[in-house]
Amino acid sequence: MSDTPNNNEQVRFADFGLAPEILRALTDQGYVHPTPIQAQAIPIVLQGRDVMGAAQTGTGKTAGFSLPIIQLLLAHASTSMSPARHPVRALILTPTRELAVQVADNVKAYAAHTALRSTVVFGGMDMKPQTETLRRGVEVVIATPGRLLDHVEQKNISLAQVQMLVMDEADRMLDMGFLPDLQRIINLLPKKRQNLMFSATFSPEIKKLAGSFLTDPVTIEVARSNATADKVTQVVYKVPEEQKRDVVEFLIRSRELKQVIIFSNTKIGASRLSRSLEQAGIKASAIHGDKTQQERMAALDAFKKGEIEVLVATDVAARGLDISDLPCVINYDLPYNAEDYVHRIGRTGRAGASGDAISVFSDKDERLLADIEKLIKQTVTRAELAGFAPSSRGFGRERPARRSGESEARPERSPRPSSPPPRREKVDPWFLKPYEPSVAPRKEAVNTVATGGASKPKPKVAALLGGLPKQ
DNA sequence: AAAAAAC
Repeated sequence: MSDTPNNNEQVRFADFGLAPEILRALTDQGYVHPTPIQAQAIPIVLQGRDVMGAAQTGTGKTAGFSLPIIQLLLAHASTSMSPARHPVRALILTPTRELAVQVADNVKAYAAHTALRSTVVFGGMDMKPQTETLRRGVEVVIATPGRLLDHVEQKNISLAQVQMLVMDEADRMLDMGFLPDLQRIINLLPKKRQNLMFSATFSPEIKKLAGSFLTDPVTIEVARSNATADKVTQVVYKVPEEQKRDVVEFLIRSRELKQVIIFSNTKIGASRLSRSLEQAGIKASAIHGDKTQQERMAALDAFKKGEIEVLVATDVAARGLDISDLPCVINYDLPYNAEDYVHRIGRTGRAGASGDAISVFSDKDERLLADIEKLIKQTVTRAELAGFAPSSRGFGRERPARRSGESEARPERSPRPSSPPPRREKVDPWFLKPYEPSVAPRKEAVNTVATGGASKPKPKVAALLGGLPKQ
């Protein structure tokens, strides 16, 4: 959501016929012009149509559905007399807890000058405060699926009056195995309702889900290209695996990064890197699924406030999180899933600002980089970092035959690296030496074996989708 | 192979 110049420069929020209270909230936030997805989505949602939206976060998606929902709720007062004067009329589902909180914050801000009530419910936190708020009555609920069902079972909430359903990051919810929960939730809703589904990708599974849950949807698509190519400068450093930690520390110091998210593929890796950076005097916190919800929220909060410089995260933070003015994202590991690379680097370069996406990787991850480059249809600049040895096996073509004693080069890693910290003297921090990699030798036999085993479609999801009713 | 989400 932003005022960045776009093709709808002449369109203003005031043109949509939104209630004055809503426009006032937008004015409070300094928003005048809708983003492309908002310009498309708002009129369609106001018409009461179902929507299938293909949009990354950072495109203003949340306002795109929140604003017209609030408008519709205001325009059509509830006809219900009970049980509460404020029955739940709009339900917004998100895959992660942090995303739920963020969407809820937005909804609250847009509805600030209205009488509408909203709340957020998600797991990992005490049920009681959520229960009390629900029992007092709210028109809009933002939730993660599991906790919502928990509240339903405990009769803290009725979904019988829901008129509008939003499934945010629907592809992610499928990935996470939420389909059965989604099915259960939808069975609790009135048949007649408006459905909005947003997804970053248009996979066959998502299309199937849309075909099952949506009625004659209008498709809205915002090109993904501007999410990566234009504003985010991407670079990769190939370094020995055991040097990755030092390289990351060096990058933070030399570039004087004050706000950076570092992605790790594992929870343990995230915690270790965070601890190591802290020991090196860099203010860092980790956020991942093994942390308590309080710790997760505290870390995110401290990062947003600038109290910590580095947030080391698993992919729990890869999607949806909107941290304004984030100048840089570092991949401590290349993601196993190329799609996740796009989501991760999408955390920077938001709202028209430029951003840097730096990845470190080692020899064994060449394949992952190749997958990423294939997906984003561009070659990522490869660079060497002064002061750090390139890969132990060398860059490019001069790849020696596999050494038999390789494992001895990888002793059990001590808590602190035994090697002295990298040289930092007189190194131009911006020193980049791009190189053209020679054509990577493709080991066909190995690859065939690898893909043959790994490319099995997700049978569970497919099976479940197959069982969905046609609406 | 890993991550996320209800208790």
